[in-house]
Amino acid sequence: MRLSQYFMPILRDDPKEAEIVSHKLMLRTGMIRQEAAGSYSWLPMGLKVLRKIEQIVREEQNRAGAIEVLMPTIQPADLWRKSGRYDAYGKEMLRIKDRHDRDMLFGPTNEEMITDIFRQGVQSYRDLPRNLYHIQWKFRDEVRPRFGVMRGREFLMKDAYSFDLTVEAGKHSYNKMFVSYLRTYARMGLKAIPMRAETGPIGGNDSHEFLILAETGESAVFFDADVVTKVPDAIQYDDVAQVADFVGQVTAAYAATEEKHDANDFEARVPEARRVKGRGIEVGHIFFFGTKYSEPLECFVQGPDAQKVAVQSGSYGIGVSRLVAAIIEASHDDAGIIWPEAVAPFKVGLINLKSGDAETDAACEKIYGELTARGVEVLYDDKDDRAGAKFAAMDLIGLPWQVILGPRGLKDGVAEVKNRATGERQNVPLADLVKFLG
RNA sequence: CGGGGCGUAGCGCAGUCUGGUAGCGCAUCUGGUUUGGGACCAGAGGGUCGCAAGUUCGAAUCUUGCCGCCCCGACCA
Repeated sequence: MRLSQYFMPILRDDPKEAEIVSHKLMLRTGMIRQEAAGSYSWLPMGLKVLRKIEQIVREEQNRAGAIEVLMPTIQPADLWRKSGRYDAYGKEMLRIKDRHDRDMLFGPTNEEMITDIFRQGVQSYRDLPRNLYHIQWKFRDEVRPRFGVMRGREFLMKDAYSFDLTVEAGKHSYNKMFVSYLRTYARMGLKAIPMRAETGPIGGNDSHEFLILAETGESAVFFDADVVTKVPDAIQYDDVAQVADFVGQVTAAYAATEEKHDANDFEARVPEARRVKGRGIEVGHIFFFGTKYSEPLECFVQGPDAQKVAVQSGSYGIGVSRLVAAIIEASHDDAGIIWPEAVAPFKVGLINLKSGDAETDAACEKIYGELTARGVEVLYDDKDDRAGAKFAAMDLIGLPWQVILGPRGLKDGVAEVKNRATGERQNVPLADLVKFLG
């Protein structure tokens, strides 16, 4: 993409409404624009990141055996009246009437609908287990949205719902999601720590939330520095014992948010040198319900003995749009964002230090063409700005690699390649650039 | 929902107390000099001062009502 033809409205100063660093940087780099409290337009660069995160989530859900569906944002109220939650949900639910004066709502979650879909499609235990998920915009009319997309009212969320015949099978479904979450975050360059969580109003038997460390995190966290978050390559999702064993290893380490924190237990179980206290942002939450929802919602299948059995269910959420902000919170410096390569809007920022100079232009065009042809996403700053302004802007938007090309380097047939994360620079012969960055 | 604050040019702000017809910095445009870490000079464009009603010869400024947004708390993916 040529910057001269892109839409990336950069702001030099922090907008006053932004409090935390991710919100400031998302506004300054032109990733988002606020439309109302807690409601944002995603501009080109923000959308690219959002899509990359979404795709990683999707791939890892699929890998773990979940099946994608897509449910509507607007739901009929009747479904919620049946579950009793239409009245219980309160003002957070945005209620709408259609032209026929029917009660509708903008979905804050999809348990009712997915259960209905599942009931209609599955009658026999032979069709279990199943795990259905979708990635969809949700709306919760929070009293006070804040921190940009970190806590918006409209947000993109992946939610999955598992259905099993037995408790043991349900636990395996839960464990698979547990593992897939660790893989998902790791692919985004994040270290997410699973912590035993309150099941809260949603209830259930077992629950973990996944937090990534960031100074601006909403909850204090306490954990063992040795906690494992890397999934072994060899893990097989179908291997019940192996998956359970791995989850057991991970959850054996002490890790708790302040609500669940027990200082005595922490000190007893973790040697002082490994006790870490910090703050975390919740980027995922998984629940195993057992039959807590399936019984009242009459989600039954016919078992081997021809009797009705309530299914064992679980639900699994990842805040996709929140992750965009969370990654920035976890990965930035004074100059701007530092994108992990897997979610970066572009892999390479190509800086033409002397736009208008025939030789420099030609050299940049050649590199741009070669990298693009190779499938490398390049943002080419071909604008007629001064070098300093280009450097500052490129650091701000935080692409993993910068290729800096001007007459000085061109004389020796080299470009300067800068790694945004480490700040390391090296001169790379023009002929080797594609190999270096490909 | 309780408490506090703010709406003036794309962004950040001054002007409001004490009414006289809108200004600064950045950004943008033009010309020139510059050119490897947010250049300089000269010139220019851009605002129904959140909306509405009222007071007044005259309202960004005073009064009333409404709307929007932000912060703290409670709540939360």
